[in-house]
Amino acid sequence: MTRHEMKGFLSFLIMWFIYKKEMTGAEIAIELEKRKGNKPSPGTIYPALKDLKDKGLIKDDRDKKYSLTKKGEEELDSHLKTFFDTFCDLDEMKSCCRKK
Amino acid sequence: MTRHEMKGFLSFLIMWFIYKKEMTGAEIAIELEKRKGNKPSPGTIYPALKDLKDKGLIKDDRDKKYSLTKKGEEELDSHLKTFFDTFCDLDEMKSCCRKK
DNA sequence: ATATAACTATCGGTTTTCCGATATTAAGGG
DNA sequence: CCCTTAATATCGGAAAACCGATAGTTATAT
Repeated sequence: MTRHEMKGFLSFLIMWFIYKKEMTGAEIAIELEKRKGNKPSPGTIYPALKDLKDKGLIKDDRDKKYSLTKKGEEELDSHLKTFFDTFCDLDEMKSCCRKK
Repeated sequence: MTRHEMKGFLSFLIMWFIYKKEMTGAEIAIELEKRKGNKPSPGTIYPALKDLKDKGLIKDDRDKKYSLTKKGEEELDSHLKTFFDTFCDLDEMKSCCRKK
C-alpha cells in the first residue's frame, strides 16, 4: 500500500507520544514505525529531540526518557487546537475513508 | 493565539476540499484561511494546484473549478488511510485538547 | 470600451524538514 | 575487562514545502 510522507508533523507527534508516556528516542522511533510504516533514521529522530529540548519543550532524565516540560504541555495544547481547527471535519473524513 | 505551521498537508487538504465540492483556487485559499487562520499566498496555492494537475490527480473545467480525477480519488483515499493510521488515537487527542 | 479590481499563473529563492553517514556512548555477554 | 550490539548524538546536505514579487488574465462596473 502506498504510504504518504505527510511531513511537518514529526515534532507534534513526538510531543504527543511523550505526553502520554515518557519515552526514549528508540521507543519513539518504534512508535513512529508502527503508525507510519517506516522507521525514521537516527538522523531524523535525535536532532528533532535536541531541537525540542533546546526550545525547553521537553526534558530527559538519567535513563534518557523524555517527558514534556510545563512549556511543552502548553505548546502541545496549542498545537492540538490548531490541528483540530485545520481538520475540523474529521468525522466526515473518517466515514469517507471507511466507505471505500 | 499561537498558530502552528504544520506544513506538509497542503495538497492533502486541497484534495479533501475539492473532493467534497469543486472549488476554484480562490475558494480553496479562503477555506484554508478559515481553518488555519492565515491565507496562503498565490505563490503557494497555484503551484500546488499545478502540481496536482500535472500528476493527473485533479482537473479543472472552463470556470477553473477544480475536481478530483479518478486517480485523485484513489490517491485521496490512500492519504486518508495513512492519515488515520498515523493519528490512530484522535479521540484521545481530542479529549485531551478539550480538558484544558 | 476602458478602467479597476480580482483571480490565476510562474519564477526564484528561502526556509523547513528530514535523512545518510559517521562518530560517540552505553549496555550486555562471555 | 573486552567484544559485540544497541542506542544516542552530530554534521552536512538534499529534498520538500512554501512564499514574495511579479506578470498575465479575466471579470465587473461605469
